[in-house]
Amino acid sequence: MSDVRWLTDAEQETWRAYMTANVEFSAYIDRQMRRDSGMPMAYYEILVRLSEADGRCLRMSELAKASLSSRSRLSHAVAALEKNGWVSRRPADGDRRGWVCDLTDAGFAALAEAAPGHVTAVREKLFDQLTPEQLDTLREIGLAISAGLRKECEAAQAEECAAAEEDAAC
Amino acid sequence: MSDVRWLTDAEQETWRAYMTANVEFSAYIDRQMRRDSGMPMAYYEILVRLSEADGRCLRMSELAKASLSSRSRLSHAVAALEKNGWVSRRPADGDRRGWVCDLTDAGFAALAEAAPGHVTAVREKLFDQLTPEQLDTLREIGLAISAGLRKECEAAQAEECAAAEEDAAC
DNA sequence: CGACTCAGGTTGAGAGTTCAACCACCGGCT
DNA sequence: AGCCGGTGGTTGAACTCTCAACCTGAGTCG
Repeated sequence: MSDVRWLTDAEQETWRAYMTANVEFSAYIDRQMRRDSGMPMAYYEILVRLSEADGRCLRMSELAKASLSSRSRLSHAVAALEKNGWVSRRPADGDRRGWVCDLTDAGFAALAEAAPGHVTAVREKLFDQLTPEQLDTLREIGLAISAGLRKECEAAQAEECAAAEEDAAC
Repeated sequence: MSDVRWLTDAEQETWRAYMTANVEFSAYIDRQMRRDSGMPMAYYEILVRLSEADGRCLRMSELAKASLSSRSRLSHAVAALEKNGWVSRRPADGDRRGWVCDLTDAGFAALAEAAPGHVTAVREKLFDQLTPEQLDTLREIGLAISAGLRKECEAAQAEECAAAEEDAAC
């Protein structure tokens, strides 16, 4: 364990600045959403994803991926949203294991009411604070970080491939 | 509400890249910490802050600010950490309302054990994924976002000042 | 002194998340 | 047909976080 690549002082500073901003910013956004619309950001995200989908409905597993939720989290969340009358579930056709989640009209209305406050918060606290160059770099950074996190899966798959010896799925 | 400054497509893309990276990255880091050290990141952060403080102790309110926690959250968290024997509380001298939180030897040991895995995760998933230029900009971005969020408080204080007419604390 | 306001901190309840089972069904293989 | 590993999804318990209410002590002012 002595071969850990510790952070230099400069790296510490960067890391701290990044982490602090993340925590504070997401706390701010989540708080705004709860206060003004009575739902956590995770729920808003689910409604947004549904609203963008064809027919305003998605399979649970696709919705989970799109809204960055675990299956379990989504399952609980959709149960809560269903209690509000904002979504509804119906069996998927063709696969009797699956379920489709529909955004109801009430759900769409709730989304439409929550959106302005949310967008304004993001606008003021993110876009208004950064230069165009910084925003451009931020996009790249976000993509790079997400890509880096996905490599892990590839690595895991690669191991399986090695074990399976030339599996075509890789 | 029709005067909302909605996001352009390009801004949407930036916002989504940023948010996705944040959510995925912090989920990854938190998961690593829970799995390998049995505590959420918020608790690790508290231990780090204490370990860096003079005498390895801090007033609850200072610890809250340093660890980016609300008072309530910190109170619950310290209760849990105390149950683990990682911190202890004692009355602050000079102010009988206050409490001081000490990092115990066991707490320091737990921190020392958790650190390598955490730093490695941050190194691999953040620093190894970005160029030096991107990292430099990331630092600036983080500082700018945090600064932007603090302005809100200033604005609130300014209002109070206006009401109080030239209060020196402003 | 006595009242009033504010700061430090805790508490309990309710909401949301995580983790580890668990069930049901699909697809392929024998 | 019958088995078997994998996928889709749910569930319950334990844990963490948030919010609002609350308590105590400090500071201020008349």
